[in-house]
Amino acid sequence: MIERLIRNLEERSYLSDAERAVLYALPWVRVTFSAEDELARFSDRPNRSNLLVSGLVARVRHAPSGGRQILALHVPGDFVDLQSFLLKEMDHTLTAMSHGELAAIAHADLTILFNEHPRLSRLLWRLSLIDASIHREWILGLGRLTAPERMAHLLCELCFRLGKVGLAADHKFEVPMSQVDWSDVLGLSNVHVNRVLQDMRQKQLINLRGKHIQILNWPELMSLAGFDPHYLHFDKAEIR
Amino acid sequence: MIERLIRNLEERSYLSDAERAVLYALPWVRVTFSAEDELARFSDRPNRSNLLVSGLVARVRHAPSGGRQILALHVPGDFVDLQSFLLKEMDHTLTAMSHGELAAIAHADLTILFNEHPRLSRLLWRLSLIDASIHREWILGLGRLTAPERMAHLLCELCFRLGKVGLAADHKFEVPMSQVDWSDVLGLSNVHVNRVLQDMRQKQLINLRGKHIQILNWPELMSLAGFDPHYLHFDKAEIR
DNA sequence: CGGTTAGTTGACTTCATTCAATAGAGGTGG
DNA sequence: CCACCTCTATTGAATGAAGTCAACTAACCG
Repeated sequence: MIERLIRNLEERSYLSDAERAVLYALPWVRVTFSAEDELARFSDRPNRSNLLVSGLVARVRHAPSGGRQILALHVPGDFVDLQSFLLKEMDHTLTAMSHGELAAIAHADLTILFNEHPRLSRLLWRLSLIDASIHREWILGLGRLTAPERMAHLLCELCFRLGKVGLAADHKFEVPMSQVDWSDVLGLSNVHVNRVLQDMRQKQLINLRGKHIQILNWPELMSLAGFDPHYLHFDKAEIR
Repeated sequence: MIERLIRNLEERSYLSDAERAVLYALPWVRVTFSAEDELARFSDRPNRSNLLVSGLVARVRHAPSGGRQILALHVPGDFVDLQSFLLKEMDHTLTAMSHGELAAIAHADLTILFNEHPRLSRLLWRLSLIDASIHREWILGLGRLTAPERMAHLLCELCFRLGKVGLAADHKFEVPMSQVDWSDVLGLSNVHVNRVLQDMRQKQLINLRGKHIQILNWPELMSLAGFDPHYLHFDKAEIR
């Protein structure tokens, strides 16, 4: 189950045999969850962090007026709430969008790990910085892209991220989200998402029915989104 | 000049005398900058990171259609581009909104520091996680708040953050931004920002002329924004 | 096969943008 | 000190993107 994390780290940097062994040897605890489970709630103080092994997980907040906003989406291989190790108190809620599995590790064990293997701490720190980079990309999208551009951008991002963990092939993948969920990611109304999707279908850009997504015209979708995968930092970095 | 960082860290956790001494002893290099200087550009690969000592710095991106979006604002005490230590390649541009000073530290020195003082690496990691938490709050705002709510929220945030580093008193502070800049933070047009500001002035919520900002009705502004400072993580955390 | 959830459609509204013109504020050189 | 320039702020009118409301249809599920 830890292979997912190993792969994620090795997509973006290098691991020594020793480091790989150390990660395997950690006392991970396997946890399964169902769709709509809240894995951690606003103001909780978790004592362990979770690696997502399978399934889709979202970070969620609600505006005072009631609107729901998805702040981030996590795919398998992501260290979903590594942040609770250092931030202590949850500033949002972690909600499962599907059933799936986590590998949990106690914060106390992480402290030991990081003291003994500072380079590993840097590799995981780096993952959390990539999360922040994705946040910034979403800020740009919400602030300055139109609805169709935003939708296209999100689809490109998911195709890249899922592809990197072996969950997308031929621009085809599964995302267990309803149109209401999409609207909560994109900061739009569900009605408008419906219209945008219909337009994209009609233009033969995508084929989206239910959870199944097929991108039909990848170059056109990328160009509509103005997508540049740079911010996902899939380049292999020399981390010392 | 490093006092600002020390204070920032001690607002949010604890430092031992030894740790404080180690931070002071680092080979910081003082750098001054002017308004509109680009401190680091998209795709640069800086070899040092910068602590902001004075002035205001923004992270900026442009949409393909040309729109400018400010992704983050940094106040004195913030470790502005600690992220370049681990992400290597810039995924946005760092622009100075005013003249000011940086204290720069080479990435090589940070590696040594973090190997020798794992706890300090965690405290700085934590600062970068707080940056990410602010990103998430902005995502919520851009996605689900109206223009007046967003403006109110940003003013509350700046008042809190500047207050914590001694740059705001009596809900009065300075932010060297034009209305165009405000619009680029809030994902709005400059014209609309102007109208929102006039409305807030007329309602006696704020007094904003040029760089000088005075919040006249703090409770009302907080309530308009639905502001909860939780996400700024000013609580003192036990970090081991 | 009824009941529930998710997706679709149309009419209307609204918040915010765009465009364009005007007014003001600050800085600079003659 | 004033004329001039530029940048910033302000205003109005017209437009447009997206939201809201409400009804309806399709898909799913026990």
